[in-house]
Amino acid sequence: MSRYNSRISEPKWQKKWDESEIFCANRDESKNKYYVLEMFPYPSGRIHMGHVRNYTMGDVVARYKSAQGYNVLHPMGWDAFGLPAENAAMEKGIHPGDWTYQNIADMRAQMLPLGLSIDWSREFATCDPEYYGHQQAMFIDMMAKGLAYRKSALVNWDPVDMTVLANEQVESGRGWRSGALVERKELTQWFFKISDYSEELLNALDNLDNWPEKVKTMQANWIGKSVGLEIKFPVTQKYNGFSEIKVFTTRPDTLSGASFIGISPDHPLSKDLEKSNKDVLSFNAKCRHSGTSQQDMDKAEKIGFDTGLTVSHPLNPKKILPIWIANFILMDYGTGAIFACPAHDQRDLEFAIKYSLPIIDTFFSIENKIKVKENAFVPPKTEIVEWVDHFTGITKASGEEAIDLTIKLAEDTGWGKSITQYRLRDWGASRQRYWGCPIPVVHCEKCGVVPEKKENLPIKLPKDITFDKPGNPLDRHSIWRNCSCPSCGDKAKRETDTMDTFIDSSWYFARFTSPRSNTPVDNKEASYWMNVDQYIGGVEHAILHLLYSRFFARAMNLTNHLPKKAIEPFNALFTQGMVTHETYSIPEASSIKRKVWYSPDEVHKKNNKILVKDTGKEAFVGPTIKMSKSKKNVIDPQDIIDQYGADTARWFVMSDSPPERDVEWTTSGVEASWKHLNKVWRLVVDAKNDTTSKNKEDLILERSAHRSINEVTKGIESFSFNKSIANLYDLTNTISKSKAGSGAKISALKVLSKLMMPFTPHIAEEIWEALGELELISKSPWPKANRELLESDDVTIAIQVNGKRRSLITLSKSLEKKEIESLALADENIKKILNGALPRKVIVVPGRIVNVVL
RNA sequence: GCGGGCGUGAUGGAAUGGUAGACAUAACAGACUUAAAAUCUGUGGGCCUUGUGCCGUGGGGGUUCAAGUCCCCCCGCCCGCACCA
Repeated sequence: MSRYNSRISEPKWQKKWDESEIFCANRDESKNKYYVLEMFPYPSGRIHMGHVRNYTMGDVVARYKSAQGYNVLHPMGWDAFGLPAENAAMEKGIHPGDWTYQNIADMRAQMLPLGLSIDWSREFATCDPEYYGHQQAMFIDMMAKGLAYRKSALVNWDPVDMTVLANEQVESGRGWRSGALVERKELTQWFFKISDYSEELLNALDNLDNWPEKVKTMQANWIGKSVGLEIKFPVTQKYNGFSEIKVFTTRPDTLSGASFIGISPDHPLSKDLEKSNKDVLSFNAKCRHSGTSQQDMDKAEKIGFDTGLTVSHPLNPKKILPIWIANFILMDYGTGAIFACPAHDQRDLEFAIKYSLPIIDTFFSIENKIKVKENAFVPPKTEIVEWVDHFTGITKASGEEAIDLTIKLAEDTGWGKSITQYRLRDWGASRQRYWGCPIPVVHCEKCGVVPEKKENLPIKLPKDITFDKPGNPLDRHSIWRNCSCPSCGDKAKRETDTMDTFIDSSWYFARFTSPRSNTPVDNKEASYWMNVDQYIGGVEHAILHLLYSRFFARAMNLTNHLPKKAIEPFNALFTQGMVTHETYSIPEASSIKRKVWYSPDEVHKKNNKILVKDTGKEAFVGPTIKMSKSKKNVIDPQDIIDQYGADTARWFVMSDSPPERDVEWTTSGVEASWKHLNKVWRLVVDAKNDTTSKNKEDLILERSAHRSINEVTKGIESFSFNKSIANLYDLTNTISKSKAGSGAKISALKVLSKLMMPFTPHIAEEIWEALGELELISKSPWPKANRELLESDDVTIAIQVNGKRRSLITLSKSLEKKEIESLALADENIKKILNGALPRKVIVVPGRIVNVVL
C-alpha cells in the first residue's frame, strides 16, 4: 500500500472501466452531446509518441467533458488503405490485407494500455468491406449528381511502378520508390467536382471561429481566389482556327505596357504547333521534362520559343504583339496564356531581357524608368500614381481605380470581361493501385461507363492477387475484371482504378456516429452526434484532409447521406505540435558529412558527455527534431509504459510545452513526472495515517484547492494543458507543506485527484478508492469552485513610485481607494523615498497596484 | 517573392496594460544515510559600490501614471505556399 504500482493499478482500472462500459456512447436526446475526435491513425504497426500525445489530448477533453455531464462520443478507427501495405506485400510477400489487419491488432494492443476513454464498440477500418461498400454507394450517387466524373488529365506517371503518383510522391523529378524519371502523361481519370464549391468553401471559412487562423489562411490560399479580367487578343494571321488568344490578368491596369503574349507549352495552340513543327515539339518536350520538383522550379531558367504568330493589342489594333511559348506559364491556371508586361512584372521582365523584347513603362516618373531596368515596378493598388497611358487616357490614378476603369472599358467595348479565377483544381480521385476502395463502375462496349447496381455492393477486392509484376494487380485479374454490364447484361470489364485514400478519411467521422448502420450514415444518429465538437490532429493535414472533408460533407448532404447541419463537420479544430528528441551522432571516418546515428538507448550520459554504450566513444548532441527512424531519435511508447506506466507518459506529454508547440522528450522530464505521481501517492498514504485535528490551516488549504479547481478548469477549457499541470504541481506542493488537519488534507486530495483524472486517470481512481470513495472517479462529476473560497479577504499589492516597485503591503480587500492610498503613503519604505515631498498624483487600482507619481 | 507565427534565465515555459521569470528541468548547497539512490530543506536573470541599489523580456523609437504585452521601424528564427499571371 505504501508504494504506487502502475503495473498492477493500470490494468485493474482499465478492466473496471471496460466492465462498466462507461465509455460506450449512446444517443440520449435528453442530454447534451460532445463529440471529441482525434485524427485516426494509419495502421503502420506501431504507435509512436505523436500518437500518445494526440490521443492523450483528446482523452483529457473527453474525460473532462464527460465529468461535466456531457454525453461524450470518443471513437477510434483505422485509416487502413494505402501504399505501405502494397510495399510490404512486395517486400515480404504478405497479402496487404493480412498485413494491415495484423498491424491493427498490434496497434490496438499498444493503445489499450494507455487507458483512453474510447468507445471501442464503434471501431472500424476503412478497408472493411462494410465501410467501403457504403463509400461505393455514395460514389454512385455522386456520379449521378455530376460530383464524380471522368476526364482526361495530365498526371505524374511512374513508368517502372506503372502507376500515377501524387505530386508529393515525386522527388526531384523521380518516383519516390522506383527512382525512375517521372513522365507527364495524359490519362483518363476520375475526379470530384470540388471546384464547384470553391467560393462556398472559401466563404464558409469565416464562420469557423474555433479553427486556427493559420489553417484557415492556408485553405484560403489554396483555394486561391483572384478577380480579374479575361482579355481576347485577336490573332492577326489565320492559323488552324485559332482566331484569338484568351488571357487572364489580375492587373488590367498594366495592359498598355503589354509587349508580347506568352502561352504555356501545354496550351492548345502550342500543342497544335508541335504537330507540324519539330522545333516546337522539342522545345515543349524540354519544358515538360523539368519543372516537377521544387528544386527544379527554383533554379529553372526562363526559356521561350517565338511562334512567329502575332496578335493585335485590343486598345490599339495597329500595335502588333508576338506570341511566345514560355516555360513559366502554367496550363492549369487561368487560360494558360498571359499578356506580358515586362515593366511591371518581374517574370516578364526577366524573359523580355533574355529575348530582347520591348519594355514599355506606362508610368511617368523618370525614377521608375531607371529602376525598371532590373526590377519591375509593380503599381501600388491603393496609392495614386502618375500614368502615361495613351490608350485609356488615364493620367493619374491608383492601381485599383485604373483596374476598374480598364475592366469597364473592356466590357463596354467587348474585348474582355471580368471573371473570377480559382487556384483550386478538381480532386483527382483515382489511383492505379490494388489496396484501395474499388471504383464501382464497369466499362461496357455498348453502354460505356456504367455504375454498378447498388444491390451488388460492396464490390470487394479479390483476395487472390499477385505482386510479382509491377503495376496494378487488378488489371491482371481476369476473373475479377470480367463481369456483365449492369445495364444491358452483356460482357463488360470492371474499372480497375481504386479510390484515393483521402476519400476514406473524408467521411469516417460521420460513420462513427452509426458504425453498424446499413446506410452510410444513420440520419437520426448523425443528427444527434454531428458535428465533431473538437477535432484534434497534426497541422500537416491543414489543407488536403480538412478541405476534402469539408467538400465531402457537402457532397454527402447533396446526395442525402448527411444532414444539412453537418456540412461544416468540425466545429473546433486543434492542431497539436510534434514530439521531438535530441539526436546523437558520430561522423564517419571516411566523410565528415556522413554520420552514424545512435538512438537514445544506445548512449548514456557521463560527466556531461554523451557516450556510446558499446564503444565508449563520445557522440555529438545534434539538433532536437521530430522523432524519426532515420535519425534514430525515437522513444518507443511501449518501453515507457512498461517502465513507468501510462499515467507517467500521459502526464509528461501534457506537462511542459503548450500543446500546439513541439514538446521535447527528455529522460529527466519523464522521471520527474514519475516522481511526482509517486509523491502524490505518498501524500495520500500520509494523510490517511495523519491524526492532526482540525485547525486554522484548514481554511487556507481549502482555499488553495478551490483556486486550483478554477485554474485547472480554465487551463483545460483553453487547451493550455501545461498551465493546468503547473497548477496541479502547485496544489500538490501546497498540500505537502500544509499543517492542516487530516480531514482537510483528505478533502484537498480528493479535489486533486478529480482534477488529475483527465490526465492520469488510473492513479486518480486509485486515490479515489484509497480515500474511501466507492464510485468510479471517471463517473463522478467535475468539482465546482466555491466563489467565496476563491479569494481571501486580504490581498498583497505592490506600491510603485514612478512605475517602479518600492514596497509591498498586505491589506483588506474591502478597503476604499482613499483608504488604500493613505495606507500606501504611510508605508515606511514609501515615506523614506518621498522624504516629505508631496506626490503629484496617486493611482490606485484596488486589488492590484498603487502607483505614486512624483 | 507572398502568407502565417515566434523571439522572456542554462533549458521547457508563466504573466486580463498593473509585483517579469509561476510551475518544471538541469545545476549547487545542506539534512538523513557507512555510502549511493530515493526523500526532505534551501539557493536559483545579470551587475556592483550589498543599497532593499542599478540594469534586464532580439535591437531602436513612441503611447501611458505604468509596456514582455499596444503602435512604428529594424534584425533574427520557424512554418506554409510558390514562375498562380
